[in-house]
Amino acid sequence: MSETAGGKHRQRSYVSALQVAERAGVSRSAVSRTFTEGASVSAATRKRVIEAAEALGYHVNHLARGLIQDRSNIVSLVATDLNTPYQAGLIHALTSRLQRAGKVAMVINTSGQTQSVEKALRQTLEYRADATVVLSGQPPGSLIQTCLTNGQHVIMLNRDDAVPGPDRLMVTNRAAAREAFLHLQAAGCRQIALVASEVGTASVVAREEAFVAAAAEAGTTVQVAHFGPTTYASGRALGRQMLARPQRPDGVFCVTDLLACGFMDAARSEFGLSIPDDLCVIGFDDIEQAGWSSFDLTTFRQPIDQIAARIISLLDEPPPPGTQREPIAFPAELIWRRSVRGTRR
Amino acid sequence: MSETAGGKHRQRSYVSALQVAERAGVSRSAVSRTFTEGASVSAATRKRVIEAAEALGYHVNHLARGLIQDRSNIVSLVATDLNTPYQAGLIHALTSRLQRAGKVAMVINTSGQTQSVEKALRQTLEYRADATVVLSGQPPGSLIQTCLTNGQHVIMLNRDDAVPGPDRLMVTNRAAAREAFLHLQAAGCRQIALVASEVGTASVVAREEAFVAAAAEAGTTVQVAHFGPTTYASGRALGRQMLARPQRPDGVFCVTDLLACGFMDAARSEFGLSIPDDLCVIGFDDIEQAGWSSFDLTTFRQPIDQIAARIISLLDEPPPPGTQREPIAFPAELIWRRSVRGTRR
DNA sequence: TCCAGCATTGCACCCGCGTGCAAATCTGTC
DNA sequence: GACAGATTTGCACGCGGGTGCAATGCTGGA
Repeated sequence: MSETAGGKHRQRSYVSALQVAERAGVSRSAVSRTFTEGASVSAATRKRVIEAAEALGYHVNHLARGLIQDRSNIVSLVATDLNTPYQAGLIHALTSRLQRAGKVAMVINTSGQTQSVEKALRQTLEYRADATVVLSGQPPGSLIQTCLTNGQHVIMLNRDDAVPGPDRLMVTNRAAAREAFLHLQAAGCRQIALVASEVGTASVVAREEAFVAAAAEAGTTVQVAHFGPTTYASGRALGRQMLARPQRPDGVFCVTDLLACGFMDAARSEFGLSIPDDLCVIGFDDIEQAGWSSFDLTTFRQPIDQIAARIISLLDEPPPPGTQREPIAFPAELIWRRSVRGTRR
Repeated sequence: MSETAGGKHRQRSYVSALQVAERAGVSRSAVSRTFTEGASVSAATRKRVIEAAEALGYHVNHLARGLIQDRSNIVSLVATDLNTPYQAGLIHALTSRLQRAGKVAMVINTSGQTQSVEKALRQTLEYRADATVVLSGQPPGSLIQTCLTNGQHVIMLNRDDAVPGPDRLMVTNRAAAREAFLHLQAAGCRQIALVASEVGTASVVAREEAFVAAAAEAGTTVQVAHFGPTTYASGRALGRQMLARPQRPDGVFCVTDLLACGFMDAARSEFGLSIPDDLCVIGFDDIEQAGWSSFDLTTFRQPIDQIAARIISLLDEPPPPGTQREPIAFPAELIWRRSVRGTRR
């Protein structure tokens, strides 16, 4: 049992299938088959193998397994600003569902400088991830293309890059934005405004466009303001700036809850306004804080759990080689709270 | 160049080093050496290899590389409640630093049922992660032990399990908790209380113990309340319950900012109390929301960036085989805002 | 008892790549 | 031009494990 292979002290820490085979008195193939689903092993040898494996603390080496089979069971999650409530919620939902499905999540944070992003994205390829899920950020289209040509399953959430190939999921941004306008109007707001960041994410742009279009259809115009990244601080800065205008907004649609929270805080702490009496606010995402009583924000919910579930199920439906699948749409439900006057319709 | 291997359509999607070698007119070893740091290749062949590699879209297969070398460059991050601001902040800081260091993060979410957690933890071993970083959650000690005996570098944050071996980092919970008590006392609070969840995390327990001890040393006692998980909702429920007591607390230390936010919201929206006039609140963690003007919460900051940086640097300092290293302590700095009467000392 | 039919098993090869070793090439000096 | 030494290169092996193929063992029916 203890064979000192040579002079070099053999520090190899992990147990290999060969060692298990020797201990169980079977061939290495038998060990391999024991841990391969659907392989042919008798109950007797399987039992002996498993006992030996447990005694030795054996764990199949997925690196080696992934080398042979064409699947590594690694799914890479690409996102920016993981510390944001919305992104964090997505990562949470996805990681927990992924591991329930026996897969493993590799998280790529694209918040850093572009160079590091490319490097990270490349890791996805280097580790032969089965799929890449893009949740946010602006990974260069060329890299996405590389993922595709290497046979990866690419899934994109709420972004409509022109590259054909990826599966796409999106929430009904446009319909929601129209609805937001109508509600603000119905609440009697006279100076309606749109609050957005300077980041041109697909979904944010869609919300803005649809909101402005809805106003135009209603024969009105709305104030539009952009500032900085999509954060609480930006919302706050926008509030400070916009609420000081002569034509002070009394109804705003913030393209993100985080912006809305900042805007509300500016309204209350810097202008002493009361919500919804002096100012109605509608957000988007329904992050946890929107439900906190300090905000009680009426907002559109992104059905994170459903989205995550669908992404997981997509992983089992490899995309047909040549064709492009239609985007999958999820309705963004309006969660009616107290930041808008009046009651639900 | 185009040799159809046989009848089977060769759908293999990734480019291998062999293909690059053929195209560059060199041996496969040359390709390997080109992408291996410190290997001996002439500038000329390196150039030809790199050109061929780019033309073909070659990416080194890290699964295969990890098979040979004893490092996979994978670091697994184990955490619960990733959607929590504090955890999300940690994951954010760690993933971005990891990829800057050329490593890759595998995220294991231990929020699900124990069974799935064990499965996930096992993945860490199956993918031969170089290190496992435990940020939260209660992974079974036996699995941690398995990680250790297989030569993994285990790093634990803010938890003092009895298992020897892992590197440990922690913030100065006890000193902070004492400080919290003294500040509440200095602010003139007469009915001081401790608000905690029912989850017995090491750091939460330490904060509670030290707070109670500080009160005892001062010849007083404090009310102590526990409820549910460590969430906003629990804080809110505790607020609703405790503030209705005949001896209503006028100064509370919440072991977590999330609890504090919930408690504050209960105080204001359900009891009409004003903070800090009627009630002083101190939290812990300094999550982003603590700085929002709706809360303006005086709290202890966990130096997330420093912690993350230290964890990354630890990865390059493999632990000495037999010995146990001393825990690394980080001071939790008090961030003075407006939820406590008076000014900084 | 004999033999067809099926479940198991072991052998050998391969996945993609790093690396020791020896052969081949290059460099510089006399 | 010759030759010792330094690079560079290719060959071959092995990392750990899946799997086709043929050999083996087992079952059951005639």
